[in-house]
Amino acid sequence: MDSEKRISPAVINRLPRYYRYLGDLLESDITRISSKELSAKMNITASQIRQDLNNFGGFGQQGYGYNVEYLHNEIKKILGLDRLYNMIVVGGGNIGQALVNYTNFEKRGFVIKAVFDINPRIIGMTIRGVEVHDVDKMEEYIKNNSIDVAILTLPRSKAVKVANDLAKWGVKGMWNFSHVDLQVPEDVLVENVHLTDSLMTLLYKINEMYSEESELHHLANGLPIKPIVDLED
Amino acid sequence: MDSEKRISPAVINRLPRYYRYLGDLLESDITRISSKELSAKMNITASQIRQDLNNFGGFGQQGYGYNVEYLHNEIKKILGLDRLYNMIVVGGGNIGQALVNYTNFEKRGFVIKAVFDINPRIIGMTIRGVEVHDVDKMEEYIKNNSIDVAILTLPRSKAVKVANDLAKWGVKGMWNFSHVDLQVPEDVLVENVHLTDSLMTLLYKINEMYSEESELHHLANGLPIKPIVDLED
DNA sequence: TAGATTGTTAATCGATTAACAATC
DNA sequence: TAGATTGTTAATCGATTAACAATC
Repeated sequence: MDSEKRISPAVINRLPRYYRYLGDLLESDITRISSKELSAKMNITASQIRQDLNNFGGFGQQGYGYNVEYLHNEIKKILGLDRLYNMIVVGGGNIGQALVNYTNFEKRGFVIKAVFDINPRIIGMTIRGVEVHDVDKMEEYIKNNSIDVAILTLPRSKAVKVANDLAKWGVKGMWNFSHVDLQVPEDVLVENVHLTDSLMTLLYKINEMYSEESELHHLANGLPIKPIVDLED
Repeated sequence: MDSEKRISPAVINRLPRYYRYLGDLLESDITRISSKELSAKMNITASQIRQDLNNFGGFGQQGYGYNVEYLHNEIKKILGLDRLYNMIVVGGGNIGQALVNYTNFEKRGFVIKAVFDINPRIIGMTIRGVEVHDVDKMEEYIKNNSIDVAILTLPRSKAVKVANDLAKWGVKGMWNFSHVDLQVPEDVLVENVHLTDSLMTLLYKINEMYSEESELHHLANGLPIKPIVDLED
């Protein structure tokens, strides 16, 4: 898995989507599928599907297509979903709590072992059986519990320092919901979920589609009121 | 904004990040910046910055660089952040509630006006002043309140039908947290936040970096226990 | 003016699509 | 065998980087 040719980020980002569609097919008791059929379902070209999959091996068979169960399982292994992952949530606010309460993660093997926060009012509490600890206990906890992933859901002012500490203590990956870019050693992986950025790109596209110049579309119902600018999120 | 040459998705996705960095510079009372300086901060090439910005106009000045406040404001206008947006949350579960409680959206002008759910136990309740309504009331509400964006945070089995209805009723954009691809008319914009997919790509990268073959890295502490496969999220 | 830095064209790189021989 | 469909090479398309004349 290591010495082979590097897989492009575009391909990696599509893998979970393939996995999802194959899981759905499996649910519908469909046993085989061709790249052409799958391409129609997924709205991508058959060529791209074959190219993507062939990065990892020849999973299909000429004249037949792909065996759904087999391919589903292969992608599962490729994504590393055939093992458990220990995770912690750093920052017990809205999003942190929502993620702890999201039971589907556990079913997939993504196990949240603990939450860390600085707020004495929530330290000691339990969220769906997961205890909230003082951040002061984080170094010791990580070293004793082989934590793979830290989920960062804290204010951006604190995220950078915390991420540095976590990297030092051996966390391999950060799932970063804090609205800031982290600076970590290259052997620590970061995946950003910048919700505000995501929403902004949606708004851009809405404005582009429904812009004033275009008489073809419904009238934009924009209000010219200037919102208060936010400085810390 | 409409008849001009189409902006590439890659550029659009970078706009919020430019906006964020310029906001930070403004905070630090930095009045001007060159593409070279900004490139060092953002870890992208100066060439890319100049190319990106020039899609929208010549905001800089030779020999000087860019005026931070001016450029910040121009990007704000490009992204359409100089107006308010009315949004509703469809699905009052963990994530839906967390988003309602996230006060920074409102400060930016992203206003959540109402939550809709089918659960009688939460209908009538109020989350940070935002009322939870019965989904039966959604059509009427949307038609009377010029809703721009629907935030979908419901189980995937229900999301597709709801998205269809919302499109019919005139919602312009969907911010989709449901783990399914929506099929909507082309004048309705969809931005997906597939949290499970995002986490999976992180895990892929962790496995690639810390794979068994590699003796250079820490030992992977994987457990060979097979998690229960989840069918509905 | 001289130095700095943009805006923009050209070159390179990477990702997607097309085509087709191999083969089940 | 004949038809279908893969795996893979080649062609195209798009995005990034480099280079530099224009100009503040």
